[in-house]
Amino acid sequence: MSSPSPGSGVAVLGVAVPTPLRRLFDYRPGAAAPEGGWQPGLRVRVPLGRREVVGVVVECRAHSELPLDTLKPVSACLDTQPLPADWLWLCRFTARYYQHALGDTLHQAMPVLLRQGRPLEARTRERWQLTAAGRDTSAAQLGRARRQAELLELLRQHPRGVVHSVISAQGFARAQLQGLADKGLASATEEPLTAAPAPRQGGLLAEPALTLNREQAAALAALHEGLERYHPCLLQGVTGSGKTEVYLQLIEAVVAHDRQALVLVPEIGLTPQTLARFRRRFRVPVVALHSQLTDAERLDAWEAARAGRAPIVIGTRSAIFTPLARPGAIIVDEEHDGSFKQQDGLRYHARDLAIIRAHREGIPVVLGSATPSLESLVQARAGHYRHLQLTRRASHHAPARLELVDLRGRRRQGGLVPPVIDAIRQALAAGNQVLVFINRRGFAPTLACHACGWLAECDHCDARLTLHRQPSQLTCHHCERQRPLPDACPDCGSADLRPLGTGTERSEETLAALFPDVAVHRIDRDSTRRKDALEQTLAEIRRGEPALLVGTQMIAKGHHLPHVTLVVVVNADAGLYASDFRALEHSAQLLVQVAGRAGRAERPGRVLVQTLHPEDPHLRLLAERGYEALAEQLLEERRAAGLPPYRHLALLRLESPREADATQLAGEAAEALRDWLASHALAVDCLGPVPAPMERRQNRYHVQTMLRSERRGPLHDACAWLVRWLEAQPGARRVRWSLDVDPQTLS
DNA sequence: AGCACGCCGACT
DNA sequence: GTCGGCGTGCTC
Repeated sequence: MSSPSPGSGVAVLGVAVPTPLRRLFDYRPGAAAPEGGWQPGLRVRVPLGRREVVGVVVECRAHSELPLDTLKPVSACLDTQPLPADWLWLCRFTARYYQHALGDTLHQAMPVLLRQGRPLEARTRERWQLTAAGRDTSAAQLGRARRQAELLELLRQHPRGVVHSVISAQGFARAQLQGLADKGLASATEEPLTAAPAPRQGGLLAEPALTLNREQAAALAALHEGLERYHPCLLQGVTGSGKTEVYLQLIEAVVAHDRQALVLVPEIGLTPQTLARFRRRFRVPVVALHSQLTDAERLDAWEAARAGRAPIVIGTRSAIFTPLARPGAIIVDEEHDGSFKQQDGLRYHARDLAIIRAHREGIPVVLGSATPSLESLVQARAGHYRHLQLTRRASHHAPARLELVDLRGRRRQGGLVPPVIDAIRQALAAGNQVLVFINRRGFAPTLACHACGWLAECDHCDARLTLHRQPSQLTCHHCERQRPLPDACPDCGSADLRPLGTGTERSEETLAALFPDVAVHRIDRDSTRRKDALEQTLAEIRRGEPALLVGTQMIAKGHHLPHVTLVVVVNADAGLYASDFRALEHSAQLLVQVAGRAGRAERPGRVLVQTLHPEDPHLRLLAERGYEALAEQLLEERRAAGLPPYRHLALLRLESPREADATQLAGEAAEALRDWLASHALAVDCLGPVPAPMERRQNRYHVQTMLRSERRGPLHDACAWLVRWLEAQPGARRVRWSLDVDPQTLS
């Protein structure tokens, strides 16, 4: 990028426009130059084809490859100063790394209102106060101006001022304020609407920090050492070891240095409880970027962060693109969580971008987890990340061990075998709560004909339909299509149709029948669809009455359930033999996380894990020696198989309504790529094409080709070449394709 | 991605 | 005779 001295000699602007096209468009500056001259980061309104769009100036150049008179002029410049340089840098890096169009990347990283061309400025409000003269004036002195006298008294009662909206809500008119102002008795100041700087009196903390144990104190001390530089840390702490307290005290130090902290949490982790904990602790504003914000609120939050008025910003994946005026630290909580990777369009990984961003800004970054990703473990082991460990729980109980329960040859009720049902009965009788974990929502995974073996399948996907009872219907969990329940088997006409397997609804039903005196709460995507339903249920559960909690991973992640002493995993096998190479890692992380729900308060906990494979070596390793030992084993297997984190992957996904179109293009792409790799002697493998694990989804056929390399450099070059090749293919039109760099799953 | 243009089928 | 289906091409 060349950007000569702002404004002078700029004949051409390279503008990123919101299209999937991976290139800039050149424009003539026109008459719209902003006060400070042309600079990268300025938003402009430009003509594109037959419409006008909002783009971002990326390059200011003296020349274009196109004849100058063919260029269109910029219609307007929308900013007086460029969007933040750190933000622009991160977006450019992201676009390059993930092979995504820069225009589209910038577009996605901007709040909606900025995309639409709205100015970036703090919304303000007027705060009215009495002047010194006003304070010395009595209401009686205002004579017949009765309303002005009342207003004077109102302002007198609020020495720190009253905002205009409150004044007008009290029924006062602008004229009355103006009257006082004209007499020199009152005056107004403009202040930002959001995230006003908090009063510093009484210090930063609204409530005292907790006392740290030795390990927490050591971790915090290590973090304090690296406050002024890039300092990546893996904070590995078992459930209940107090990672959050370490985050809070790190943030305290960051904010005390007048810097900002950015906290990323998993999609499911931005709960009112989490937020409340941060907000209770600090006297400064905590800006949360959650899904319920309006566009205006989101813009305000972005602006407050950019301007430095938001000392603490907390959000999910996309919050990594929040600009910060004075970045001080980035924290990624539950760094192993899959929701940090975007699964469509711009497929970025927020945790990886957090590392990159921290490196660029020269600030510490903390990746926290009880069950770190194998990627992060390897980095820590190689000494690239500092490895901080918290092994002690606040309660005196050791973390609950996983007890494997053999499912084979035993009668099951709602998926549960008799000894497990007995354990549930005992826990409830002792006045405790029980969590039953099933990773399948609905009543049963499918419906089967007992006469001929027919299974309910989706017409549009290679998948079984899930049986639901509330309401009663068959649903495809891949395309959301719904079908009514058949009365008889469509193949043989038999009426003997039976649910096959157990989902949350069925388990709830069975448990309610087995334990009629105990409340059963079901927590899954279906039961929490209604707004606030989850919060209400959790509030009920926190009251502590004996209860059964049936749920999917929604319940396993993040929530504090202090009254649960028994956790039951209905079936641990799904993840053990899945084809995806990360399935074992993810299911181990989930199991440990679920187990962590047991016995957090003063009571010890038990975790019963039902399985058809109690001898499975991975499962036994996890149960007997814990996550670390299993991770060690999995790393060995990944190394032997040439898989991440020892090799890097990129996945080219292609989909089309016509199978032949996708297959043909995938084949041609792979062939062309192999030729190119060979002629450049690049150490990149190209594997495939092969049909995707679920080939047909929503009546579209999915094919994929994998690129693999020991080093990122050649892989990146190969990806860049492949994308350019595909873009140049006229035949690629009928096929939707996308490149997934560092894919999280191969499906 | 939008948004046009363009060339073939069933309808006010 | 038109309205409209989505194939093809372009956007500085």
